[in-house]
Amino acid sequence: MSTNAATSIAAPGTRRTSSAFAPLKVRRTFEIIVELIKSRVFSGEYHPGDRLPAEREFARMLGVGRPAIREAYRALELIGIVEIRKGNKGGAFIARRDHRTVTEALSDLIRLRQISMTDLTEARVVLEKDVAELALRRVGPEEVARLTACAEAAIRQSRAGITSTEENLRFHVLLGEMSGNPILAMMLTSTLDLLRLFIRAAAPKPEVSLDNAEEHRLIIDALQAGDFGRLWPILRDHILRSNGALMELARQSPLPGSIARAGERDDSNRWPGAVRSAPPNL
Amino acid sequence: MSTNAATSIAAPGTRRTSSAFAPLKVRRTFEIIVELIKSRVFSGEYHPGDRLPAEREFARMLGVGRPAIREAYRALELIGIVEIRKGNKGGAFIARRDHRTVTEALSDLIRLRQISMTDLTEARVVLEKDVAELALRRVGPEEVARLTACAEAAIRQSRAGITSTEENLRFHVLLGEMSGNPILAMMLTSTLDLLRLFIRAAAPKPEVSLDNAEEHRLIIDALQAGDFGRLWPILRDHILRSNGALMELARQSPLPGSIARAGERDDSNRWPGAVRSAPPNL
DNA sequence: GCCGGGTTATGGTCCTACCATTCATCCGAA
DNA sequence: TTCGGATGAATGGTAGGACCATAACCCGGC
Repeated sequence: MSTNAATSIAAPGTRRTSSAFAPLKVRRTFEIIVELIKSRVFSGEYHPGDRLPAEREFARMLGVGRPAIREAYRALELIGIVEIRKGNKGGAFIARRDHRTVTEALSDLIRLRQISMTDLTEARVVLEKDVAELALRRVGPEEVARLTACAEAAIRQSRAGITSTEENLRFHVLLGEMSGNPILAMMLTSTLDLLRLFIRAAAPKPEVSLDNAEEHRLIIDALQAGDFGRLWPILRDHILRSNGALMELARQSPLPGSIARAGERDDSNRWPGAVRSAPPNL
Repeated sequence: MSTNAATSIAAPGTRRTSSAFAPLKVRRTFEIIVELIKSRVFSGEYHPGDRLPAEREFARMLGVGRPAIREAYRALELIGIVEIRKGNKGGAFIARRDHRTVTEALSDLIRLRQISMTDLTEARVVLEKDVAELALRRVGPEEVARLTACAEAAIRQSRAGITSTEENLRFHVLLGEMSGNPILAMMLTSTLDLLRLFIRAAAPKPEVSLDNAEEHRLIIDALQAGDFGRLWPILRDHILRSNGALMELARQSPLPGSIARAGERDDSNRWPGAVRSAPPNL
C-alpha cells in the first residue's frame, strides 16, 4: 500500500502491524466508501448523471486498493445508486432512481416467505383501495388524459391480438402515482411487479391477457365523477376478476420455476389452489 | 485461468482468445453465481444456517477466480440472503430473512425522493387501517396476550423513565403481523422503521417518548370487541396524535443529518414545516 | 476442570497483470 | 468534403497470488 495520507480513508496503522491503540476499524473499507458516496448523493453534492472517479484513480485518491473501490461501486450498483458502464469514458455514474431495488428486495423476500397468490391479491386490493381514495382528490384533466391514453393503448393492443398485460399493469401503476404519495405508489408498483412474475409463471403464452382493458374506462369514468362509493366496487371487482382469471390459468398449466414452488410447499389451500380465506376487504 | 471444465461456469472460450461464435457471455460472472445460489435457496436446496463453500474452494469448484465468488457473496450479503463471518469455520451462511433489505432500500429511495413527514404518516395511516381491519378477524386470545404484554412493557418503561419508543413501535409491528398478510406486514414494518429514523433525527434525546402507550390498551380493547367502527377512530387519532407530537419536536430542535435535509429542500410546506395537505383518509 | 496460548482455516485487502469493451480520433477512400 | 473503417486509449472485468486480521478450535499446563 502506497502512502497517500492526505485523503486516505484508512488511518495509518489500521492495517499492517497495527500499532497499539489501533482505532478499532471494524467496518470494512468498501462500506466506508459506500457511506461516503451515499452521503454525497443524499446531500445533493452528486447529481444523477455525474460520473464518479475511475476505479484506479479513486483508489489512488483515497489511498486504498482498487478492489475496495470496486466493491463499493458494486454495492452502490446493487442498491441502484450508481450505474456502471464499461469502456472508454465509462465508469460509475449516479443513476436516476427508480423503485427497482425495492421491488427486487420485496420479490426475493416474498419468494422466500412462500407468499401465496391470495396474499398478493389481498395486498393489492387494499393498496389499490387506498391509492384510489387518495387519487380521487388529486386527479385533474391531465391525469385523466394519461389514464385514458394508457387504457386505449391496451385496448388497441388487445384488438390487434397483442398481449396488453404490460399496458394494463401500467394503468394501475399510474393510478398509484396519482395518489401523490410516493411511498404508497412504490409499494403498489412493487406489488404489481410481483404480480407480473406470477402472470409470467402461470401464463407464459403471450396471447393470454388477464386484464380486461375495457373495464379501465369505467374506472376512469368513476374517477372523474369523484365518487369513491361508485369507484370502489368497480375497481375491486376488476381486481378480483383478473385474480380469478389468473388462478384459473394457474390451474390449467403447471407452474414452472421457483415462484410456483413457493406456494405449493405450505399446504393445499395455497397457490395454485383455492383462495385461502374470503376475498379481503369486502 | 486454470482449467476445470467439469463444473465450470465460464464456458471454454468465453474469455481469452474468444473463438468464433463465442456464446455471448453478457452477464458478469458474479451475477451468474448469484443467480445460481439464489435459485438453490429459493428451491429449498439450501436452508438458513447452511454454509456455502469457502471462497477459495468454491472458486476452484466453479473454475472461476476468487474475486468472482467474493463479489457474488457480497451481493448476496447486501440483499440479505447470506451472512458472512470471518475467521476459522467462517464463511457465507444462508441467513434468516428479515425485512431489513426492504427497509433499507425503501429508506434510501425515500431519502433521495425527499419524502416528507406527511407522506410517511399518510402511508402509515392507510397501512395501519388496512392491517387493523384484517387483524380484526384473526385475533384470538393469544394475539391479545402478546399485544397486552407489549403495551404493558411500554407502560412500565415509561413509568420508570425509560423511553418506550421501541416498544411502542413494536406494538404496531405486531399488529401488522396479525393481519396475516406478510406483504402488508412487511410494508408496515418498513414504514415504521422509517418513522424510527425520523424520530431519532428529531428527538435524539431519549427521554422523549412520542407514543402514548396507554392508548394501546384502548386499541386492544377495541380489537377484542371486533368492531372496526370503534377501533378505527381510536387507532387513527392515536397515529395522528403521535405524528403531531413528532412534528412539534421537529419544530423545536433543528434537524441533523440527511433525513432532515431531505424535506427542507423542496418547499416550505414540507418537513419540518406544516402538513402539506389535509390529514389523510379523514 | 478450567484457562490460555498456539494452530489453522477463512475472509479482508492489496497488487499486478491481462482481457474485453467502448468511445474518440485519425486517416484514407469515394 | 464526407463517410466509414482502423487504431488507440481509457476503463471495467477477471484472474491469481500474497499477506494480514480474525475467530473457532485444540491442546497442554495449571
